[in-house]
Amino acid sequence: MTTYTIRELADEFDITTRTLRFYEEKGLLKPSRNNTTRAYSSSDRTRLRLILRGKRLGLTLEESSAIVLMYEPNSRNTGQLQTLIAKIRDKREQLLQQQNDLELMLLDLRDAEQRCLETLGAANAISTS
Amino acid sequence: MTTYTIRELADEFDITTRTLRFYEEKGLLKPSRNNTTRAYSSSDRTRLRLILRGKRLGLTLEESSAIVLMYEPNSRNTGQLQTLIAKIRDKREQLLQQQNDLELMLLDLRDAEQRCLETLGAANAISTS
DNA sequence: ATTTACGTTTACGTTAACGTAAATTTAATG
DNA sequence: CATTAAATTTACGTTAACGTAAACGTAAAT
Repeated sequence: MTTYTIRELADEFDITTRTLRFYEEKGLLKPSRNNTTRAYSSSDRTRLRLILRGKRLGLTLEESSAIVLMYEPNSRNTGQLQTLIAKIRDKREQLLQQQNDLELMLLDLRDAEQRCLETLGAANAISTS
Repeated sequence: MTTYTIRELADEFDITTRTLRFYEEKGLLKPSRNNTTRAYSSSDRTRLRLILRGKRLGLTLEESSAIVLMYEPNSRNTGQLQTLIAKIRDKREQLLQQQNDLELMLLDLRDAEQRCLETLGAANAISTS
């Protein structure tokens, strides 16, 4: 079982060790210990990747945490699974909305760039006339 | 020129009046005044829409503000336009990265739901056997 | 042996994005 | 015109997500 030190993970994902300890404090990571020193498993590493991806999408840590738990439907009863499925679909709705927003913003930026280029072109036409 | 009261906008976009005043304080909106009462133009309304869209994508107000300014390349000199274009392309890169993250997360959620459904199916098979 | 480097805990500080409450003014309505 | 209802300013409060600093243990290198 390969494990990672706090520094290795911090360097790999370009975050601080404080952040890793903070995530642990919040229950998002549960590294084991060699004496007092933290040893992160590759499963911890995966969770961290998911959390950071969530962050890039603007999710709060709580939301990311919830999503990470969705990925692990380990031994739940039927009722819990039903509500879990509902949560998953709910979150997917939000993401689809976000996907839509994203495409709109990309289109807007495309337009904005286009207008800039045209303005530049006009300026050029004048200065070289 | 149709204008909007602070309450109309608050209700339409499901935010508080405090939020609208806050955005103004931050320079994101510049409603005119009837005496002391704010009157939002339709251009203010558009900016608000863009800001809230940015929020849904996880942008900070500063980032949204910057983007809104990108949409209005009014009377800049050539140098400013160049850097503006650079900013636009930069932001688009980030959004494309985000789009990628989003698709990955959607795929993961699809898998998660699938596993839930399978677990449910197995439970059903047992209980009805 | 001691400096250097990295780890730990504890705890207070910081920033963004508003919430909330108080005191006042303005606008609308019976 | 009086009274509600909504608007305004001022100012302190709140939460998330860490930053930063102090005070300490441990282990490797000089």
